[in-house]
Amino acid sequence: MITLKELSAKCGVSIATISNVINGKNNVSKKTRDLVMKAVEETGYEPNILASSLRSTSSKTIGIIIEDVTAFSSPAVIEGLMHACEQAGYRSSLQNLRLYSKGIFDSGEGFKEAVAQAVRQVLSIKVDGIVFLAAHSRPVDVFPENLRVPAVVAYAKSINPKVPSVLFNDEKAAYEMAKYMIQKGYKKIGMIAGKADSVHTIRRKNGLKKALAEAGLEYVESNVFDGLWNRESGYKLSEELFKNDIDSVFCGNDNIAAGVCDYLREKGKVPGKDIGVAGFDGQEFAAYTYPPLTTVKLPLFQIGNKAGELLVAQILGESFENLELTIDCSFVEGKTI
Amino acid sequence: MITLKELSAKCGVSIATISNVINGKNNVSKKTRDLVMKAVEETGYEPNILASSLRSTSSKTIGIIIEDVTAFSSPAVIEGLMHACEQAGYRSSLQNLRLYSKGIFDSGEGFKEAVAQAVRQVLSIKVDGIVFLAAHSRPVDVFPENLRVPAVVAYAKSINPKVPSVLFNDEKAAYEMAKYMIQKGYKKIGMIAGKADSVHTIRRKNGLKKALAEAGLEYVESNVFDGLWNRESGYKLSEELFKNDIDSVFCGNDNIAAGVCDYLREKGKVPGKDIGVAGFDGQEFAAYTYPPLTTVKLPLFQIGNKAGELLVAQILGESFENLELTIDCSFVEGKTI
DNA sequence: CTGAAAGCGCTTACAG
DNA sequence: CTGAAAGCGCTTACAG
Repeated sequence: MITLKELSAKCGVSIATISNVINGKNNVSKKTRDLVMKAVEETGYEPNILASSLRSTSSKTIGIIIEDVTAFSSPAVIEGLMHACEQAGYRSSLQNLRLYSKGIFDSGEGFKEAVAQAVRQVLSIKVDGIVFLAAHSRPVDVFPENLRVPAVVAYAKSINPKVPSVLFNDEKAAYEMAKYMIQKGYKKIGMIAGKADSVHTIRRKNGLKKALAEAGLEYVESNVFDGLWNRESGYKLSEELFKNDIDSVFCGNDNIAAGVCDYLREKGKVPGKDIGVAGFDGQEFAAYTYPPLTTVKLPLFQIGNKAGELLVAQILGESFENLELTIDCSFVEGKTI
Repeated sequence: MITLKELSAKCGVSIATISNVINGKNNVSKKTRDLVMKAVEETGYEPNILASSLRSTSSKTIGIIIEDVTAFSSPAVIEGLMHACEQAGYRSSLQNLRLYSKGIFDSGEGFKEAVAQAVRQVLSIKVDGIVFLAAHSRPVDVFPENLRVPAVVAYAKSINPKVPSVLFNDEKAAYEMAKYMIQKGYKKIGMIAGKADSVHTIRRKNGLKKALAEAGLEYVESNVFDGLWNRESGYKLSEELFKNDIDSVFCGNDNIAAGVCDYLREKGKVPGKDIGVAGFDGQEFAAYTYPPLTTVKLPLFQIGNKAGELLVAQILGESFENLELTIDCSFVEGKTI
């Protein structure tokens, strides 16, 4: 690996000047600049990022702390994040907490410790900013009060008011889905939600309520079930829900919707013909169920991209207070509504 | 951020000694060690990785170059990779090529350039080794001849004999799936494969051939179709394939299998009852099709894990020549066979 | 416009 | 067992 010193010897120019050329300073004569650039080309010189970061104030690197790469939402958000970083000339360094496999999900001591360590480690490579990518939405408190670089929380809500959050617009998407169901003629809409205390659940219920109210329909508490976010929960709660008089189910996510479809088929009913089923998330598998789910697709790439942009804006000097950006979901027309 | 110098002042011990304590050298008296450790605890001192990597020969970091995080296989492999790294005390730095979104997939100039740049960048942070994670299997030539750190290729075959590869055992999995089909009573097995020139296709065909031969059944060329790796291809080629007299389809992957199921249902046939359908890959959605696919699950986590172990072994001094490790897939019992 | 020198925060012989 | 000193490859005032 060639160094500035060697380049200096080759060109007969001081290393300070070479450094100036490489960093695009305009205090170098064109002649010298050309000479140096040619040598850089020829040798394939790559600056030692370690050394330059150690010395200068900026490493042109942003740290990305991910709760878990294997969460369905992570890859696309990372993609968006990296896209934004690249645009702005920042490289990125990923730190994967692997919270699922370590069983220290959510909060609690193990969580706090793991996050704090990741933050310290990321800081120790002098990143210019940090984005925390959550594996599921909730209020999170992941950065120390005295963090000395800008930060953003993606896919969850930051408790710290100085740290902006980027989320998707849960309530609006739910509202629009419910409106669509009503438009399609469904009048007795039940709901199988995820965990009762989740912000997702609360917001999606609100969306449903709003749409029902607007249509002059009643939101019937006894037709709304809280549960878990998985397929089994969708199946099991169907047994309860379908004791009631309903014509469709608004599901907390696609997994639950898949469970509801399982149940319906078992009873000889066709989702989308006999009973309407709406999913949420727009996961890949939603296109593979039979019939394919009508659902709502999370703007994952955009969340990452926006989070990256917000971080870069802060690095460049802007600051935000209590900023919670929400991005709209998109509608996925399947055959279950 | 506290430094060795400050720690030194606080303890009244030289920074050299403090460095020795922190790095676990045994040339320090217990008394001094305890004193320093206490101060480290109290201050929450974290070594500056940049500085220590710059100075020492090892950064205790391995570089992971990923073709695309959004490939279905990437997250789980990364997980395994990071697990192995962590076990061995290495941190990892990810570099996402984002080849899909850049449209420079596979090989060609754009590809070579992007890879070469990623390798240089990763080297410029002085990683102790590099693993290249492919988004699909094929022979790849991604490292320069004179690479000065160990490397491994995961999920593809390295052309460079010094660089080991970790793959899954395509042929064996195909053989076992075919054997299972035969055992279940299918005698006229057709195949809808992916791209004809893919190593996956070739190996999976070989597995099928072997199982058929063992059972005294004929491998009928005209019942085998090459195509693309997607659902549409599975659907379209079904129209051709089912003109022939067959009782089951061995599919090149789960997407193709889903397409075959689409076709069958459209014709009023039930996959797994009227016609057998076997998938390959064990993607998440395979459990959500109706009926769920009988398929073969790729050992993604293990591929990553093994690749990480092989890299660490090399960093520790071992070396390999022409090593191509293949890991067995696992069987997923669905309802389509 | 150019270069000599200090210094980022560490590690590593080396002398004592 | 301990510490003074050199140096990893850069950047940044500063003097000329």
